[in-house]
Amino acid sequence: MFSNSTKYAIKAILYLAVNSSEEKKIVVNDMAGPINVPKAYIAKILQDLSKKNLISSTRGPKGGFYLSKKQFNANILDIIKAVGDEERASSCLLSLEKCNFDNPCPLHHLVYEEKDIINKKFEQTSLKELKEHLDRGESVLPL
Amino acid sequence: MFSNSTKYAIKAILYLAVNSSEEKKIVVNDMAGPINVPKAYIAKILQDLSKKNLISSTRGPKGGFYLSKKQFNANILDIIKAVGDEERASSCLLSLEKCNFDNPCPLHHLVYEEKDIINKKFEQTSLKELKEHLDRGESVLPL
DNA sequence: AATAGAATATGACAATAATCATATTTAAGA
DNA sequence: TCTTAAATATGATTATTGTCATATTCTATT
Repeated sequence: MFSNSTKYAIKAILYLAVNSSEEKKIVVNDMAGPINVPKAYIAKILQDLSKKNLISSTRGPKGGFYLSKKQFNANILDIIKAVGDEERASSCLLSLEKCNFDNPCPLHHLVYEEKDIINKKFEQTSLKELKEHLDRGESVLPL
Repeated sequence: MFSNSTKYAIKAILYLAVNSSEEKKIVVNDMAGPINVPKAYIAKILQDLSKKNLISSTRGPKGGFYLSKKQFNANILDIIKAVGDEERASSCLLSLEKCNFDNPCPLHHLVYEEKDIINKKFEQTSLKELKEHLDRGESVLPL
């Protein structure tokens, strides 16, 4: 469903949500293993996410990546958008420009409700909530 | 959601479902335009679908592609499988091997119901039905 | 200040997916 | 049986995505 980059970005941010804070920064080397993503690749993705303000970072000794309070309020769709994978989740299954409710392609009615629900959930679910689910044992690591 | 190849395969088969029969075969050149897929590419995909028996073909003058009666009973999932894009629709959003109901990844509960419904619909919806929807004006071309 | 540990910027390389091109085989019809 | 119209087989090329490597910049600590 998503590109690897998107999956990796979500994993990385989830990892930070669970393990980091302004006082406990996480260094690339300590995250690549746990989330099962090649180190050099996740490094690049983290830099991108940082530039787009979905995560925070500081350089130098004691530096690393973390989420600020504000950044815990981001939702899944924000991440998807940041890495440019939005269309994949939202577009018509056949990528037809003109497909919509009044002009439905042959697959439209099969999926539009469910697709809609999923996308709303992406938009409505914050990192904070996902972390709470994890804390309550409603979902589970590792990634 | 799907790869281009998958989308093209679905489009091509839908086109045949609507326009072809054993008596009215369709030639690559007459299909590429209407479904908006590069000619050489759709030719390759059609060959693949033919080899996998999702569509029929005969060579030579008066030849072309068409669907047999039997082939109208194929469903969307059959097509997705034939082009090897099955995992994309069915796997965990984060592609975690071990994600399941008892061991849900952080995104699992957000989507599993809807994903399930969509996949069941893929499996339960035959080309015949899609054609009927089109005939009744419940969905619409072009592709 | 000097050192060292971290992200950042940049770009090279590899793998996969998408696209294009063409020679070969088959079958219909003259 | 010759010609022609079609699919088939094969492989080359291009574009995109994924991966790796490294020199540079920043900052905390000594």
